Amino acid sequence: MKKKIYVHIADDHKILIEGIIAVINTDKDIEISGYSLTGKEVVDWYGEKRNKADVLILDITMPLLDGFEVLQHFNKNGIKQNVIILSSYDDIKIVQEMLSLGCKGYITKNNAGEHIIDAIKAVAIGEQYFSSDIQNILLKSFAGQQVPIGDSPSKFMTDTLTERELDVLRLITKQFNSPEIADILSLGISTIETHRKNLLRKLKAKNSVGLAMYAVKNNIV
Amino acid sequence: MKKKIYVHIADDHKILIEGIIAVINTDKDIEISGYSLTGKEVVDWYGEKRNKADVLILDITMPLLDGFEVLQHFNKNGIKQNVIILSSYDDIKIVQEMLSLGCKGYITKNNAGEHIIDAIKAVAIGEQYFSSDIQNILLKSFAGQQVPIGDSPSKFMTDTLTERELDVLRLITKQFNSPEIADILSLGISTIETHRKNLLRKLKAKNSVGLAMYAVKNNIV
DNA sequence: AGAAACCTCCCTATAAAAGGGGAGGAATAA
DNA sequence: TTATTCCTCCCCTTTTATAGGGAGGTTTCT
Repeated sequence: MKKKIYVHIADDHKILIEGIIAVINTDKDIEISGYSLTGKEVVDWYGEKRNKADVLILDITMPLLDGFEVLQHFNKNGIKQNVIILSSYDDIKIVQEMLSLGCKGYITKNNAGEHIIDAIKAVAIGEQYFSSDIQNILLKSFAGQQVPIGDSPSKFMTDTLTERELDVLRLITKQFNSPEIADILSLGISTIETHRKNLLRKLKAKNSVGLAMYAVKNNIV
Repeated sequence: MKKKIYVHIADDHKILIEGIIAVINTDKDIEISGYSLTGKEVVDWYGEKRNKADVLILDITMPLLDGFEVLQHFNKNGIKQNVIILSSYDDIKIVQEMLSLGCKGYITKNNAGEHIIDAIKAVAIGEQYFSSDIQNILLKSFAGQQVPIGDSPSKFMTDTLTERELDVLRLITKQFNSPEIADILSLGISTIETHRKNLLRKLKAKNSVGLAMYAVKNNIV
């Protein structure tokens, strides 16, 4: 009889954890040893000596402590743990950051179901595992190519947009004005206006319509 | 024997769909009639005459078309469907926007597991349903001003655009402002402003960005 | 320690858009 | 003829967006 693989799951959406458990239960070699809804719970769980898992499935976006900080805590405290990042993000910068923090696998939520069993089994024996879309992104980055957002790279943009700028841009295309965006993101109106100015400059647009057209053409929305 | 409730699920994270299915399968009155991973799939699915569902569970953040646009498409094409929004967003503006677009329920991913069965059963018979956290947000907003619950104005376009309005719309998407458009078309600025007002009214847009987005989606540009 | 990038917020000011109304003329259809 | 639609232009007010500047804060990397 093969040794069972014990897995801990960390994600702030319990329904997603339930989904993962449902998928994992179809495989008799894998068992759930626990789950966490925040990064702090993860850290606390690993603080208990008796708690042990072969693989940690870790979301990036979580309250209290996020995935970055959990990995940093592991590194700082010498906790060795095979970690699979399960995230919505497929940005090359994020993936590289997580890899440099020591994660062994990275799969996106888009096709988690097809990959999660294989990923767990690979990472449990110390191998690396990436879902197909992450593999593509990594290969492109190795070739020195720019990784496009969506499928059509922009020709004019020299500067890349920051996360906050993308947040604002997406809300602009939803026809929200600056006070409304400020409200949604819980920021000052001045801040949104600053982001707008920077977007206009970076994208060489004349007005908000230009920003919206850029977003559409580059599949940001 | 009670009539079964058929549910369609739309979310870009398949693992989350699997989680919802796992929860729903615990209830014998509810059946899954299909699922979609993008907004475009949702629209296509409802385009098929033989496809029918009593309730649509709809995520907001999705590729190709998002939840906003799916509801807009339903309204524009006269598709009547009881929709439950399942989102991470708990912002009052977002909730109100979705309600005005005609959704019947709104639950957050934080506590979807506890609410989803009840939400489906309520919405299937035409009632409204909000998860506890959304209820709190809505109640707070009542203290300030009225929330448009219950009225879901069908926003499909009845008027068609005139030639002149199309001229102006095309120039708007090229980032020209009203004085410039007036110059190009050799008209008075007031005239362009009138056309703009009529465009906003006809297309039910909030601002010029809405006009541009409409133009893009309908291949006017 | 310094540089660089990013996020946050403030000031002043003008330009433009939005929202409401009305109105005359031309073409067209009932 | 009358009614309708469209195009044109004007009045008004209020709200938003744009444009330039600065400035304090964090984080990260060197």
